[in-house]
Amino acid sequence: MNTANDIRKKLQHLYPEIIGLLHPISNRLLESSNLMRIPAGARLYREDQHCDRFMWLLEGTVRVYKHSPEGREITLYRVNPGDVCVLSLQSLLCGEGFPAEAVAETDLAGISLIQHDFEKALDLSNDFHRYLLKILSQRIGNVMRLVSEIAFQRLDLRLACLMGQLFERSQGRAIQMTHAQLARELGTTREMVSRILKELEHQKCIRLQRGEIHLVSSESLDWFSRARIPANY
Amino acid sequence: MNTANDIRKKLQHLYPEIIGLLHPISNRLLESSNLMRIPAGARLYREDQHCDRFMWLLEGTVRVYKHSPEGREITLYRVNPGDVCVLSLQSLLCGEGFPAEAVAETDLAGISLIQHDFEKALDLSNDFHRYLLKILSQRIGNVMRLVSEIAFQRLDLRLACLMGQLFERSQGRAIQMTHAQLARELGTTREMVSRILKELEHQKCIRLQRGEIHLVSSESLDWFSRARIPANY
DNA sequence: TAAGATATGTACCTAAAGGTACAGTCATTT
DNA sequence: AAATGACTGTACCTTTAGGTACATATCTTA
Repeated sequence: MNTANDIRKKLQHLYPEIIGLLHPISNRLLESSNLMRIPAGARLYREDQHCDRFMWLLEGTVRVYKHSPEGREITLYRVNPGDVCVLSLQSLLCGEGFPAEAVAETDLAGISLIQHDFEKALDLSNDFHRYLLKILSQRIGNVMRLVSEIAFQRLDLRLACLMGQLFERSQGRAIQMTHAQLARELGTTREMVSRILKELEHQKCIRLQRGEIHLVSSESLDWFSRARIPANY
Repeated sequence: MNTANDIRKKLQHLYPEIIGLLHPISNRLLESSNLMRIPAGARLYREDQHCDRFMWLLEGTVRVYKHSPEGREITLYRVNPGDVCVLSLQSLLCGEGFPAEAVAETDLAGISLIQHDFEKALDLSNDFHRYLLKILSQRIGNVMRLVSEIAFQRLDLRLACLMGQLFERSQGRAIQMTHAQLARELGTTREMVSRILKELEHQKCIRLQRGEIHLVSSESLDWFSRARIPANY
C-alpha cells in the first residue's frame, strides 16, 4: 500500500478520465505523497488556520461552511472525489489563513502533498495546472450564485430549491436529514426549517417523518420553488 | 501605439513587480493582443453571456455585481489594475456563461487576448499560470467572506464596515457617493441606507451632505461596527 | 419498560428589513 | 427666477426572519 503504483491504480479505477493529468508527474512525487485516510466527522480546518498541504480527494465528501457568532452555520459548498480542496490552495498560494471551516461528512481518502511537492507537481504538469484553474473558477461561480440567492431569495424558496436538488440526487427516494441539518445548509434556524417544511407538506409537495422527508409531488415542489421567480431572472 | 513594446513599457511603468511574469511570453503574443480602451459606464458582460476574450486590466476599475428581479443589486467585488477578470476566465476555462454582470466604473484600458492566444500564454509561462491561480483563490476567499457577512451580519453593521473601508481608502476625506450607490454595494434599498446613515449621524460617526459623507469620528464608527461582534468571531 | 436523548410542532412575540408615499432640499438648466 | 431632475428624510405599514418556550413524539439504551 501507499506506493505510487497503488495510488495510480486507485486513481485509474476511480477517475479514468483524469488519470492523464498525473502522467507527467513523476512516480517519485506520488511515492512521496501519502494516501491519507480521515474518519467521518473530523474537522479539517478551523477558521483562519494555516494549511501546509495540498489535498486531492479520492473518496468521501467534505462540507465547507461558515459559522456565525450565534451558532448558526451556512454551507458554502462540498468537495467531492476528484475535486481538489480549494481552501488548501488559498493557503498554499497566498499564504493566507483559510477563510472557512471544513468537516469530513464521510470517511475520506485522499492524496496529500506537502507544499514543496505540490509546487513541483505544478511545474511538471501543465494539465494539472490547468485542471486547478478550471476547478477554481467553477467554484467561484457557484459561490457567486450563492451570494445572490442569500441576498435576494426568500428562505422558503431556497429551501424548496434545496429539497428539489436533494430529491434529484436521491432519484426521488426519501431524504435522510433532520431539520437542523437543513438549517445548517441554508444559514438559518431549525424552527424556520420546520415551519417551511410543514407548509410544503400542506402544499402536498412532501411528507414528513422523523429523520426523513419523502417526495410526494416533484411538480408541486417545482411549482413552489419557481412560483415567484420571474422568467427574466 | 499598440505594439508589443508600447505595452511592455506601459506594464513596466504601472506594475514593475509583475512585469517579470510576461517575460517568457513572446513579443508575438503581445503584438497580437490589443490594448483595449473602454469608456466609463460600459456594460462588460450581461448575465450568462459567453465571453471569448481574456482581459488583463491596466487602468480603471470594474464593478462586478448581481442583480435581483426586484431591481436591487449587490456588488461582488471590483477588478483593479493588475487583476485579471476572473469572470472571463470562467468562460474561457469552463465554457460556461458568466455568472454575473460587470460595468466599467471609470474609463478602462487593458490587454485583451483571444482564446487561442490566451492558451498559448498559459503554456508558455508558468509564472503567468501561477499568478492566475493566486488571483483566483484570493477572489474565492473574498466571496466566501461576503457570503457569511450577508448571511449573518446585520445591515447596519455591514454599512458601518463599508463606510470604514471607504474612509480608510480616502484617508478620511469625504466620500462622494449617494445613498442609492451605497445600497447597490450591499444589496439593499436606498431607504434602508438613508435610515442607517441618519442613525450613524446621530451617533456622531459621520456628517451627511447631499452627495457626500464626511467622517466625524472614526473611533465612533469603529465602535459601532464592532460593537456586536464578539471577540471569538 | 423506564430513562434519557434526539427530533419535531407550534403558539406567541420581537426584531430586522423592506415598501409606500410623500415632503423637502439642492443643483443645474432654460 | 422658474422648472426640472436628482437626492434625502421620514412617518407608517407589511413582510420576513428569528427567538422563546414548551408540548409532543420517536428512538436508543440501560
